[in-house]
Amino acid sequence: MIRILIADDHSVVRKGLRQILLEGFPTADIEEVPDAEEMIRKIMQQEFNVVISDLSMPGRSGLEALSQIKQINPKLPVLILSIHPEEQYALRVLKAGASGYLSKDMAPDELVNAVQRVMLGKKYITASIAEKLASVLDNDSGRSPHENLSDREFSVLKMLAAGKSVSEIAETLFLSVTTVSTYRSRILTKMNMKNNADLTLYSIENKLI
Amino acid sequence: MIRILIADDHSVVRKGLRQILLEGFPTADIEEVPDAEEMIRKIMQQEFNVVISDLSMPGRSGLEALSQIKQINPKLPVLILSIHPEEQYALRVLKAGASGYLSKDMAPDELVNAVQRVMLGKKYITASIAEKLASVLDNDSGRSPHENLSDREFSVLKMLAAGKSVSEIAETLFLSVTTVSTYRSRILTKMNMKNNADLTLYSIENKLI
DNA sequence: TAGTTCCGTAGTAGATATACTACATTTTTA
DNA sequence: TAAAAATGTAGTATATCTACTACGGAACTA
Repeated sequence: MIRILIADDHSVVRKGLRQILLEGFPTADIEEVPDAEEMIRKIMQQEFNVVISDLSMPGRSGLEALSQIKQINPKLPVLILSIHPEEQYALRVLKAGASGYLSKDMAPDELVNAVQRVMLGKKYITASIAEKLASVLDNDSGRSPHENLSDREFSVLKMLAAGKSVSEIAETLFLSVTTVSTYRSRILTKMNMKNNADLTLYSIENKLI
Repeated sequence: MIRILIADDHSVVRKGLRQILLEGFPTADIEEVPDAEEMIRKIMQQEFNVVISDLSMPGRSGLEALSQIKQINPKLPVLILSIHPEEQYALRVLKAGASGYLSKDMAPDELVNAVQRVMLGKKYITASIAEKLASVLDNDSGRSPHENLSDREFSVLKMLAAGKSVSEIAETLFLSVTTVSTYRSRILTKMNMKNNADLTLYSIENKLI
């Protein structure tokens, strides 16, 4: 019997995913959790065939949670869902060990398809991501500034751009204020910018927020 | 019989909403559309008791679509859904004629509740939004937020939005840092915003910079 | 494999920003 | 026109942020 774990902080989304999955896998046993903590706990308690997780959840980010899952059970396939247009995150997510990346506006069939594929141990990659992958492989140059950021830096970038203060971010991520401040200054250096407003503008233009 | 129209570009979300609504209204006739165009078309074709619409859809924004709906059928209650927890949008949305504003991470019951309320012709407003509303109502409503600013405040707004720091502005205008800081806090209060990123976003949207 | 750069993390001291409060002038409103 | 609200301005005390420095481990690189 197929066991699927859904992690998403929006109950509407969980319901929707469950519905779609049940149509594709009528006998599946589907469990839901609202955040990364719970997701990790569940995974340690039970065996699943596949995990479908949102990228942006309260507390730990989906990315962090992902690498934690990979530590606990490297074989467990994880499909990452996101509201963001694929290109921005896909590479990062795949590099972190996800088996696939889907945007929330995919067709229902596509999800069922992806789940089937990743349960076979394969990766599920859409055409557009494949393209991006290829282009990254042969030229490192044409990359946008934010792609040079580390995962930590990237998540801090988004929060700063969204108007979170350094100390709010520190609290969210359970880090020292100075650590976050260090990330900030590395981000500014790497992206060659001067202040948070620049980050906000950049993030809007590049659809990161 | 209750007829409900769901508009959201994410099929997952549509499915989830449908599921939740069916649990609350087992006999309801529920239709789905993926964008604003379709939503308008449907509404012109058929009678609905309530519309549940996402705020950010491709093409026309939910806000524009909302006022169009209000032209076609002013009595039709519209519930706006959004991923933004910020009440920033809520006011704008209610002012544009929506009957309620819900974040996508609400509890399922809350949605059913909201639908019931708005079908009775009432508004559905959460406590936190009600608070914002109250504070805004005695303010000059109708005008866009920045029009309530004094000249000094307005020029400070633009500089803040452009990423100038409080002390840079003080230097430019030959004022004390605290003076500028006071302007800033008055701006934030008047515009009902929380931080400089909000100001930047607002200024871009309203073409102030 | 040794060396170098990157990443995640944080402390200390100094720089900046903010919340409150205040007050004299306009400006608005009843 | 008297009373109330808004405006321009700033100080004090506190909160927050940043620059610089540091260090162990990871990831490249020669």
